[in-house]
Parts: sequence; C-alpha cells; structure tokens
Amino acid sequence: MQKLPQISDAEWQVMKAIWSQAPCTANQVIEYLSEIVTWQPKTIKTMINRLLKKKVLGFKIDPQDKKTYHYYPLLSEKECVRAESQSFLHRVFDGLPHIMLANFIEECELSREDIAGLKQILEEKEQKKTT
Amino acid sequence: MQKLPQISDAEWQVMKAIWSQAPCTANQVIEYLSEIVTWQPKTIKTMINRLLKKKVLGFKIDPQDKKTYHYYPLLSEKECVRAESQSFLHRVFDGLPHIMLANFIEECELSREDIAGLKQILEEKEQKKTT
DNA sequence: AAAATGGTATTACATCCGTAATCTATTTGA
DNA sequence: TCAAATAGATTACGGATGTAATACCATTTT
Repeated sequence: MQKLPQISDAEWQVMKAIWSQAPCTANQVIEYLSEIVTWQPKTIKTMINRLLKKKVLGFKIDPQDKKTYHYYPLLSEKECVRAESQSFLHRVFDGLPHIMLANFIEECELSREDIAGLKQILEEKEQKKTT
Repeated sequence: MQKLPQISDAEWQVMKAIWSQAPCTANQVIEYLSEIVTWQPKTIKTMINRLLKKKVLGFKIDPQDKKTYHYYPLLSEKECVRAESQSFLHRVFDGLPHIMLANFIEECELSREDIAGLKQILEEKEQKKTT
C-alpha cells in the first residue's frame, strides 16, 4: 500500500478519460472530454503534463508516428478510487464507513433495482463473514 | 440550495470541532483538536479566520468577557456533508450513487450489526417508494 | 528551402491550502 | 502605573490548482 500522489478534481476528469481509452493520444483525451467539460485543449495538455510529472501517467511512442505520444495510466482506477474514497471517508465521516453508507442511502436517489442490488451485495458480504 | 463555499481538509477538522461544541472559543477548539491533530494553536487560529472570511463561521461577544469570541457555525453539518458528498460522488463515481455504494460495501470493513442496520435502512427506503 | 502545421515543453498567474510567525490592542498582575 | 500575558488581525511563504498562452521542434506542404 504505497502512498499515491494527490489527484485534483480536474486531473480526475483526465484520468477517467485515459482509464477508459488507454493507450490514447492527447487529442483522444481532448475529444473524449469535450462532451463533459468546456476546457481549452491547452488546459487538458497541462493536466496531462502534471499527471506525467506525478507519475500517474506514462507514454509510449509509436514507431510509425514518432510525434504523437500514447498515454497510459501507471496507477489503476481501482487503487485511485480506493485512495480517494478513504480520504473522503476520513475527512467527512471520521473514517466510519457505516455512518457514511447510512447517510448516502438515505440521501440519494435509488431505484428499486439499485436497492435490490445493494441488498444482494450486503447479503453476500454477510455470507462471507459466516464462512 | 445555494452554493456552499469550499471547505478544505484542515478546515473540516476545525468545523467538526465547532459543530460538536458550538458556541465555543478558539481555545476550546484548540483543546478539542489537540487530541486529533498536531497543529500549532496559531494554525488553528488561521483556519478559524479563513472560515470566518468564507462565512462558514460567525462569532459573538460575551458582555462579561469582551476579549474572547464565541464562534458558531453558519452552515449546518448536514448541508456541508451533503455538498462534500455530492462533490466526491461526481468526482470519482460520475454521480452514480449505486456504483459508489456497491463499491464501498465491498471494500469496507463492516460488522454484522452494520450490515443488518444498512439492510434495515434499505428496506425502509423501499417501503417509502412503495407508498 | 521556407513556411505552415501540429505535436510537446515551458511559462504564467491568480487563488487556495498547509503551516505558522509577527503585529496590535486590551486586560491584568505586580 | 507599567510590564506581561493573551486574544484576535495581519502577513508570510512554498506548493497545488484552475486555466491557459507562448515557445520550441519536427514534419509536411508549397
């Protein structure tokens, strides 16, 4: 469990684009994000560079097109989600997951199917404890 | 639903102290936090001042002791928790609560009682939808 | 060969944040 | 009454962040 670098809000958007497309070029990230945010392409390049510096991204060069980098994540989405979740859990709920879960369940919109699915997951979790 | 000011990590600690003690003096906040963090008292004063500037805190003066301020929250814990939760939900889980809940339930340590309690809350939520 | 194009790298800049120290004004003890 | 203590106000300072613009370099086009 090494300590992960800090990923800012804006950087998260970029990472989500790359996790879902990697390996991909800067322009692919820009296109992907054009549906989601209204940043200038240069802004997105800045984010990519900061993520490179933080070692959250790497890149490779295609021998055919030596000009364009192909970026890929050096950290998995799963581990970043976990780190960010822990940070949030501690900041807001003093690290107590059951409090946080109860709060979200009460406050959020959930469909009947969502609720059924969550109950299912809870039951599986209970099973595992029993065994 | 007005937009709330941004509350940083360190400021959250101060707010939690004040929500649980308000109205209280700076020294009470400092004492409360001494169990939790290792900041200098001056650091905590800085946080208090920033929260005042952001209108997250207010203060009153006791006629007996005109020197010492008594701080109190201008925003409820509930609304700050809600705002922070929404921010996290969007940053990490694209605003999809069921994804986030499933993830937390799977990743977190939960006691048998926690699980039972959560199932209970889910069922109540389902009841409300039915009616 | 010079110019335009299209990538990446570097620089910019205001604000926020963590972490305090210093300044100032008031109260209080000697 | 004068100095010390104390509370709040102001200032400090480096790094992170949001949001780009500019500089540089290699290739492609004229």
